[in-house]
This record gives sequence, C-alpha cells and structure tokens, in this order.
Amino acid sequence: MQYWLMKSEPTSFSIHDLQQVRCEPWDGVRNYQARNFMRDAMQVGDKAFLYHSNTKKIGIAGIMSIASTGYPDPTQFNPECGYYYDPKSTEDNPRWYLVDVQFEQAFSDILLLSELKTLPQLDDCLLTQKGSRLSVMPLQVKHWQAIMQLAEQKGLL
DNA sequence: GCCAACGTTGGC
DNA sequence: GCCAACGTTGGC
Repeated sequence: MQYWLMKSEPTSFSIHDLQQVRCEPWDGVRNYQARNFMRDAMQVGDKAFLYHSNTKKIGIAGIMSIASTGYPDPTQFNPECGYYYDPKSTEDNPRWYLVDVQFEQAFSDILLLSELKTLPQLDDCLLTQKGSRLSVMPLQVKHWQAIMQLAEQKGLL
C-alpha cells in the first residue's frame, strides 16, 4: 500500500464536495509527473490526503482512498471540455490518465501548511520543498504518520 | 495582486 | 539538443 497527497483548489473541488459525491474521477491533471503516478503506480486501496491549495486556509482537508487504477481521462477527448481538451491525444494513444478517488474522512478543520512545516519529519517531503508544484505526489510512510499524529494531536480526526 | 519557481513550447 | 519566451502554479 502506498500513500499519496493530491492537491485541489477548493473552489473547484473540496473535501466537502467529495463528501457529498463519495467517489470522483480525478480528472484534469495535465502534468506528466503527476500523470505517471496515477497511470503507473496507484493501486486500489492506497490512501491519499486531499490538500486544499490556493485558498485562505491552505493545508490538508481530509483523507481519501484510491478507488481505481489509472485509466484515460475522458475529458481529453472532448472538445467541450475546454482547457482539458487535448487535440493531440487519441483514444488509441491517450496522453492523460486519472484514477477514481473515494471519500474516507474530512478533518474537522484544515491542517494548515504552516503547521505541517513545523514537522521535522516533513523536511524531505516534496510538499514542503520550495518551488515544488507537483499536484499528485507520493508520501513516505513516515510523512503520513507524522501528519496523522499531528492531526490527532489537534483533535481533527 | 504579486511574483518566484517551475514546466512547456518552439525556433534555431 | 539548447535555450529564450511564455504560461501556470501556488504561497504570500
């Protein structure tokens, strides 16, 4: 089992949106590194934090599980999907992949990035490294555990 | 809204 | 294959 962190801007998709729909195709990722993780590495049952970016309360909002292995993102084939449409991608040779994610738990409040940065265990985590913009990233077990421990300490679980 | 850091594109 | 220009991400 692997651990992940996946970013979303809550104005487009938040933990509360996921709580309502329960399961959601994680479409729209247009970054090769992030795609590779979803296409090649994610397994059903993996756990992932949902991270709210570009918002007032930046940080981890809750927990999801991976509900499918990677499959082609259908929005890339649909000209009506605007920015997500990729005319260079074909159904025979899709460029972009996604996974389905399943709601597990919403934290009672956001575990703030500023608090995460105080954890020495996260010094070598992609999330807290300067300039890292990856929206889908793997976490080491020690990263996951340190974050969960802090969430518990703060009574967010 | 600003801007640093990063990724992608395309001319050469 | 290099690299300048451009577009995007995302914290502040």
